[in-house]
Amino acid sequence: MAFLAKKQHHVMPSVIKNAKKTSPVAKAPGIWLMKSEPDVCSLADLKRTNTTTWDGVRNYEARNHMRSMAVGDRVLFYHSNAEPSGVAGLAEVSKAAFPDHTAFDPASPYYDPKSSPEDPRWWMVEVRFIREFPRVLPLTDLRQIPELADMQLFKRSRLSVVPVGQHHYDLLLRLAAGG
DNA sequence: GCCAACGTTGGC
DNA sequence: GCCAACGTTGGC
Repeated sequence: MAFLAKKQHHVMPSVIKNAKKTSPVAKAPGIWLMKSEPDVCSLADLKRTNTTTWDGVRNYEARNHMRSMAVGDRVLFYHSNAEPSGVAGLAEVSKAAFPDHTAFDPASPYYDPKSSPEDPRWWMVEVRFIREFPRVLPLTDLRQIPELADMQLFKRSRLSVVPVGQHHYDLLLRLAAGG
C-alpha cells in the first residue's frame, strides 16, 4: 500500500549490552511512534487490513529508526494532519526492515534512482494492528503534560518515526485508559 | 493557506 | 566544508 502519500519521517537501536555474552538476555521490546495521515491510512484502516507496509519514508533518520526495529516492537500510531492530530492507538512491528521496493519503480511517487535492489537506500517495516484507544490523545493535550516534555515527538517534530521512552509509553497508556 | 522548523542540495 | 536556496513536514 502506498501508505504515506504526502508525508514522511528514526533512532538508534537501543543497544543492550548483555552482562554475559554466554547467556543471551531477552531484550525488552522497542517502542516507537509512527505518523500517518489518516486521509491516507488511518488506524481504522489498519484495523481492517490487519497489517500494512510502511513504505515511502525518504528521510535517513526515520529510515535508520525503522532499521532498528525488531518484530514485536510496540508502535504508537499517530495521526498527523488530522482533526485532532494525536496518538490514536497501538500497533506492533510484524516484519523487520526490508527494502522499500517503491524506490525502484519509476512510476512511483517514491521513486529514487539512487536506490537499487542490489544496494537499497530505503527500507520499510510491516506493522500489525493491536488496538484503537477509546479516544485519540490529542497533541495539544500531550504538550501540556510536563512529564512528556522531552518526548522526541516534540523535540523532533518533523520526523515521522521517533523512539519513545518506556516511561512516556506507560504514561500514554494510562491516559488512554482514562487515568 | 500560512509559516516555523529543519533536512537536503548544490555552487563555490 | 560552508552556506544560501530550496523543499518538506505538519501544526494551526
